[in-house]
Amino acid sequence: MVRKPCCSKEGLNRGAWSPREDKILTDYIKAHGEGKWRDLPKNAGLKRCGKSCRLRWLNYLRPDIKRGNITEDEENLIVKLHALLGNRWSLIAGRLPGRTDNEIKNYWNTNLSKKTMPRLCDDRRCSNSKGNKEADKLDPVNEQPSHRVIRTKAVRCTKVYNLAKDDNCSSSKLIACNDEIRPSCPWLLPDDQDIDPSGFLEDFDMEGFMSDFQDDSFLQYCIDGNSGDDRIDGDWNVMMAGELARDRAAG
DNA sequence: AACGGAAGCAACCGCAACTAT
DNA sequence: AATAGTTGCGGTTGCTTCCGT
Repeated sequence: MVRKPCCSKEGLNRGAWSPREDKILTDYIKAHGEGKWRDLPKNAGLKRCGKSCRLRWLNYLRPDIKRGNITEDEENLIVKLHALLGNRWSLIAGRLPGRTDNEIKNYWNTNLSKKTMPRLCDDRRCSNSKGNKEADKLDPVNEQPSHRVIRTKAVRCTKVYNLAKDDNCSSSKLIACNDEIRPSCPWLLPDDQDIDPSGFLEDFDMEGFMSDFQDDSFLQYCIDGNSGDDRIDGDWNVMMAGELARDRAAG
């Protein structure tokens, strides 16, 4: 199948957005809502690719975007989530209200990747961002095989249904992925049941989970998988069970 | 003050997943 | 089921600003 380019590049503006373009885009989305990105530039009178409009809106113009420096708490959460999820920026951003995946990705690449792995950085003489492209390609977490990074697969979950708690599940939610309703605690289902734990992270209390760790104990926990705290270990097992079930469902 | 290198960040690109027909 | 169109994600690029000399 030959893919059509998302738009003709001819006659379109590129590079930085002007305040006028921002206003046109913002006004249009306020009036018509998000979506239909391909048609948006034509309808709004913008000389931009639809993809570019989407990116500009999501990363910069959206009213719920939090501007300003990343706080220490946010930074700590990013570090922990990255240790857990790897470069799943959209998932990480989903746990940081008002922050975008692009912002977190940039922040990681410019600040945290060097902070968290200074030795690797020094070893490769990564004196600048342009000169260490090869070093950047190496995920410092993955380079250490002892770190248990969960490779999740992002799945769009469209609806969340609320139900009363039952005895077998500590959560009160059922998650519907692709219009199929399933409990948010699929790891409790029998082995012979066909399980698709899509949407697992949707319901997982990440901040609560993370707050159980003190200082750098999370990294140690990633290494040996044992915190000595039954409550934390239980949460970890829940995470892993979701991943295992996901793998099993994927065949 | 001028210059060059480093750093930060917005924007672009390609691909894969998802959805519609 | 196959194909075409749309959306979302992660990697990368390149422009702008900062900072040291």
